[in-house]
Amino acid sequence: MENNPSVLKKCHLFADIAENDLDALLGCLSAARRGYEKNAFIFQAEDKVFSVGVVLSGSVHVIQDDYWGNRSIFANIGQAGLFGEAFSCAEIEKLPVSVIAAEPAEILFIGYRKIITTCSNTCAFHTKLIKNMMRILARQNILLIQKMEFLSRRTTREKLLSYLSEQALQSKSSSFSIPFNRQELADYLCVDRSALSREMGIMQNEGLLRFNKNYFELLSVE
Amino acid sequence: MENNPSVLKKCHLFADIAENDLDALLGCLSAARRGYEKNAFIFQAEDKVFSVGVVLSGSVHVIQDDYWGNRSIFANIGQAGLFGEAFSCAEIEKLPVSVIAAEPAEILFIGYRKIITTCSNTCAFHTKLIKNMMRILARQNILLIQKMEFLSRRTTREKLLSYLSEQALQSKSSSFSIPFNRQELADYLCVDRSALSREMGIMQNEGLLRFNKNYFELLSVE
DNA sequence: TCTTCGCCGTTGCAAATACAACGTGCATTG
DNA sequence: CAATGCACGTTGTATTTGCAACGGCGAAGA
Repeated sequence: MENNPSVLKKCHLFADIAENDLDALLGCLSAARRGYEKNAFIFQAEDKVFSVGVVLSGSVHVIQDDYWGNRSIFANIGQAGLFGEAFSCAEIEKLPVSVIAAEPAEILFIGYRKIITTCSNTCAFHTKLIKNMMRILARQNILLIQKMEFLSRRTTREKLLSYLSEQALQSKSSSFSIPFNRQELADYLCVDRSALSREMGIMQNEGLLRFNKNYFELLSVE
Repeated sequence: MENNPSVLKKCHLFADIAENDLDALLGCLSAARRGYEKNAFIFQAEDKVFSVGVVLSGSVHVIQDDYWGNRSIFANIGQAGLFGEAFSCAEIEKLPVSVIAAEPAEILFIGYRKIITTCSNTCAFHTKLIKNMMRILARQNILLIQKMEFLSRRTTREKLLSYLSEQALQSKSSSFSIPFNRQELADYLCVDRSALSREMGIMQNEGLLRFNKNYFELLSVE
């Protein structure tokens, strides 16, 4: 695992804050860190949340399990990513989702009130933190809308293609890896795993794409 | 149409701001109002947006049309509601969605920069505006997650039931009206209209619900 | 080496869905 | 009153999907 400062520097919550100011700031925020093993629950649905989490190492999934055990994966959050910010900022009573460690992970928890309450007139950082938080919330909003674009498609093929196209755009390459195994990808796209597997096989036969495990390559059709 | 102040008072962007301060503030924000007829585009996908819109009267839909003409309705926004805030705050280059008037509507546009830039040390309102904006973005986030709960269901019946349950909760009654006609509801739930109609008929026969136009009544099963 | 376990592809089948087409009722308009 | 347009329900059909079950394969552990 990398040490804290270099990870936190990449976290958008601390954008435009000098690295040597971070230590003082973190003290002021009274942050706490904790490790989780794979599949451990970091937040549980129905919990009350008063803090946001920063992923120091590993990655987490924001999920929702329904009564029948069907799991939906809302988001995958990697190193330096933030989670729980919307629920903290909206001061919601009950968390509608859970957060689990997708792999062994270390999380830094920061009390939400500490972030948005200007501790004193001298601490100029909080103004910065609040603006950063606002931008994070806005971008999170847009990510959710992006995901809705995938879910709004009618067929598994269209869902998969819109997701993969987006991944290709983000990695600026027609070949890329995704942070999901097959079952997780199905849960993310809200389709059945075997139906997804079947469709992927057909698409590969048609020459639309190639894949191996979580590595994908989009092919141009002539 | 109601006059401005009484509508703006209900707008969360101006929460905790005294009504008689609103006039001065609006001048400072250099807001502009404009009317739209039904189905008129207020924002077009691919546009650049520098302002947020407040619905003074009527209502709007945030939509996305794909290449084949399939429309998805992301959100319905009624009086005193806000739209475009996420795209403005994230300073996105191109709008991924469009906004259209669901019925004749009057919109108040406010430049985003005017909102988040503290104009001078004496203007205390901007601090308030920024905190309000943060809460709005967070709540918007949660609304999007809520909608994803509908879309993540596998069948039309489950999508519809989860949506109607939510509406019943919000109206605190088992009977309520929704802001969509049949085609719009299908576009909102991302399913085919005729398939939705068929399923609704079956559910009514089974005694799960009753409906007439956009009025619904959820029935308890014994 | 053998066993176990998780991941993934495959397949059969019943159920659900999209799509296209049509009819009806109702409001608006000429 | 006739004509038009729109919203909505209905239906037939091909396609897609979820579900359950099975087998192969490779990694990890005994």
